[in-house]
Amino acid sequence: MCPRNVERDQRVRDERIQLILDSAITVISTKGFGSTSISDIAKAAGISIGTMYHYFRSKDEIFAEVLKRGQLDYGKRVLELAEEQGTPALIKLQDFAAGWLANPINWAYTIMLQTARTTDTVPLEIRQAVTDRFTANLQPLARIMEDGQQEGTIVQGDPLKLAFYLVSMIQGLTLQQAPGFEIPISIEVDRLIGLFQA
Amino acid sequence: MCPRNVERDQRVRDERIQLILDSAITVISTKGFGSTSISDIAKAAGISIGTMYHYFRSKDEIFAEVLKRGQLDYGKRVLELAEEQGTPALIKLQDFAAGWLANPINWAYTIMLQTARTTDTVPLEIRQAVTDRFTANLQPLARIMEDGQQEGTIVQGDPLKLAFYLVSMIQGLTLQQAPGFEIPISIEVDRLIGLFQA
Amino acid sequence: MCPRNVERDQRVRDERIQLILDSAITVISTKGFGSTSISDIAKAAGISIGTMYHYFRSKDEIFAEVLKRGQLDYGKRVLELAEEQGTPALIKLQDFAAGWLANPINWAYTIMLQTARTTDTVPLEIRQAVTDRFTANLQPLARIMEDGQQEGTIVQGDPLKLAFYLVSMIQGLTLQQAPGFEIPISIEVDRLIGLFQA
Amino acid sequence: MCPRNVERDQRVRDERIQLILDSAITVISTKGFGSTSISDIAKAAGISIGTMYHYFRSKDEIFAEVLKRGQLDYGKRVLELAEEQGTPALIKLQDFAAGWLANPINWAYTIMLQTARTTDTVPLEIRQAVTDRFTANLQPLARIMEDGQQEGTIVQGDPLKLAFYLVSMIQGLTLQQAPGFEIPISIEVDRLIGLFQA
DNA sequence: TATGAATGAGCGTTCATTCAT
DNA sequence: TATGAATGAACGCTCATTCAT
Repeated sequence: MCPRNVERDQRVRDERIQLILDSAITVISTKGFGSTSISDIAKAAGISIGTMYHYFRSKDEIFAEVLKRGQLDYGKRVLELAEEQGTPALIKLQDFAAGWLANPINWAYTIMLQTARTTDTVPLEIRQAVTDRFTANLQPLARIMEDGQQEGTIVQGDPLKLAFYLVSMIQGLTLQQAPGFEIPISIEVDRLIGLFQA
Repeated sequence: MCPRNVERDQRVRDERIQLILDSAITVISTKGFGSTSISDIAKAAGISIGTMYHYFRSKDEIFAEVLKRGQLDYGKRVLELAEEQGTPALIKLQDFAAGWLANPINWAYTIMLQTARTTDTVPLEIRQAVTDRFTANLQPLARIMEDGQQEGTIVQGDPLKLAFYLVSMIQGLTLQQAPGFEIPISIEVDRLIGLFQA
Repeated sequence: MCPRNVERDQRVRDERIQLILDSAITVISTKGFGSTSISDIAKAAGISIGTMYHYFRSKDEIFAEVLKRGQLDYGKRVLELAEEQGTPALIKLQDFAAGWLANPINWAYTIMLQTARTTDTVPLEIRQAVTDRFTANLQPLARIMEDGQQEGTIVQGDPLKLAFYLVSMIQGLTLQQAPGFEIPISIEVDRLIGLFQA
Repeated sequence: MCPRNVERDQRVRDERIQLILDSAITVISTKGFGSTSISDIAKAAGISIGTMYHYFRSKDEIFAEVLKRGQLDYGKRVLELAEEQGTPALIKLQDFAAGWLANPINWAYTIMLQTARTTDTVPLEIRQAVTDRFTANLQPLARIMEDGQQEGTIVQGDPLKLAFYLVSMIQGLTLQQAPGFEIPISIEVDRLIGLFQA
């Protein structure tokens, strides 16, 4: 009657999904998004192709899920940063930029973010969701900008646009940093954030 | 049967190559980089697949060549801008940014630039060449930054890094603008360049 | 933990098997034979795939069993018809034809009957059994034909062959009627049976 | 300028297509429709899978084309038969039935005809075309029936329906004859056609 | 030089079947 | 007995590349 432990099954299932997504982002950030096949991910996760399809309906769904988790995690982190009390806005921005640029996996997310909408085969609703999350994630940064403007430490102007410019710059720099490129120019985070200083 | 004229042959050859490269960038910026096949380009150019392989050894070579021409053209334009006499540095930067963002083909170049090194199959020497050209193309912008600093209109700091930051931001924004994304935030070029104002 | 009752167990087992077979023919007649998977049937029966394999060794065995039951049921019905007293042979034939053509599930059985031998993977013994049952099921119809000949209402000739021709025609018409085909010619059962009238 | 012989190319192309279609029907009639894969057909035709897709867009297109040719050839033959002068209708019907049943490939066509509409993946327009050709091909037979009725040799009734019944019966018998089934009942064509005799 | 037919490795995906729990 | 996660062979299909003409 009770041959399975439902709770444990669900836990195993969640772990498997996490394992697949982790393997996926690892492979993508190593091999590049376009060259990553389902079988690459399966191999990295140490499971069979069939099992991949047990947990995900399609390649696109895997990629969409990887991207979604990345965006949600990022959103949570940047929200916490914005709500932090007592830290000056400029310091928050520096922490943000330094944190992002320090994580070598972020260039993969950036590529995926851009690819998600470039590829025709990605369903429109997914593109929309990706874009919405991106836009939503700008809000906490805009709030930091606004706080800084009230402190008098951040330049004037629409805070949302400032956040948009900052994120774009950091994404651009992330891509420049991608493995293999080796642009021989180091990034000085404080100098970079200094551009937004009043 | 066919009277040969070496000079004319060479001209025809150059025209063919130019035609192929033009068709390539057109198709890429329409269909997206990853979805563009050799036969797509051949069809757009109105020639056969076999002929493509008379002029280029491989798909990667075509893409590398497209990218190379794009970088060289870009380099020429930005060099002319730097050497222009009598124009204030800030105006030059605004012209540069506005010109780049206005041309919808540039997001394709940006994607290709990043993809060139992401893809394992791209030979190391090509990656190196792409990176070198990218770095070289930063020099004229750095010169404009330096001029502006002497004018007192541009913020202090390593001019090359300032150029690097600016280009990264503009590349980031280019990707945000790519068709389909529709980030509902408009870009104000003067405000953006204002970040670099002293 | 579980008090066992051999008799009850057997009954549960039989019910399960019946449930699976019923679900199978339902799904097959809806989705088509070729597109019906084991998991489709399991879902329709509300049981797991694993349970399916407790009761049947393979997909082919399920299909063979579905077909077998269909043939046995059909055989019983046609035998009862033949043994019916007091009904004229022509009326019996009309009832037979009308009854068959009225049941939309029969085209699925017809397809399965033909597929059973077409598919290489079906074991020879099963093909033989299917054929044997088909031939056996012709006998009652042949008897009706013979009765009719004695009544003087059915055309002369080998009764078995007449039965064979009739069944073939009705199977052919069944397939024409299959959903989606829409052959715009209605079937008049009495006219059809009239062909066998003396 | 003229490196190819366009005319000859077209001829080669037509031959290849014919070769593929011939191989397809051969394989289908041997292995069965459902079990025939693209690679089976390619192997039988002695060409590669890629070449198959050079001539046909998809598996469905190949099957649709095989079926179409079969139907068109059949239509031509039955039309010639109907227009034949001086042959009694009954003889024509006997020739028709005997000719159809003698050709072992016809059971494959019959299966394909039925499968074409059973399978959901077959586009609606193809199903319609198949049905239309089937219905059109009934007309010549209906004409023969009508001629026979005027001769006084064929039973009364709607000639189109008589043709429909005859074709259905013959298709049914064709399936019974399919290799492997071995129904131990021989078919007597004259007896069978006799059912339609006045 | 120009062509496009031919190739085949590799892709994403399905599904009958097995088996530890 | 009951489960469903795991497997992997096989499918339809794509496309960069080759080569005889």
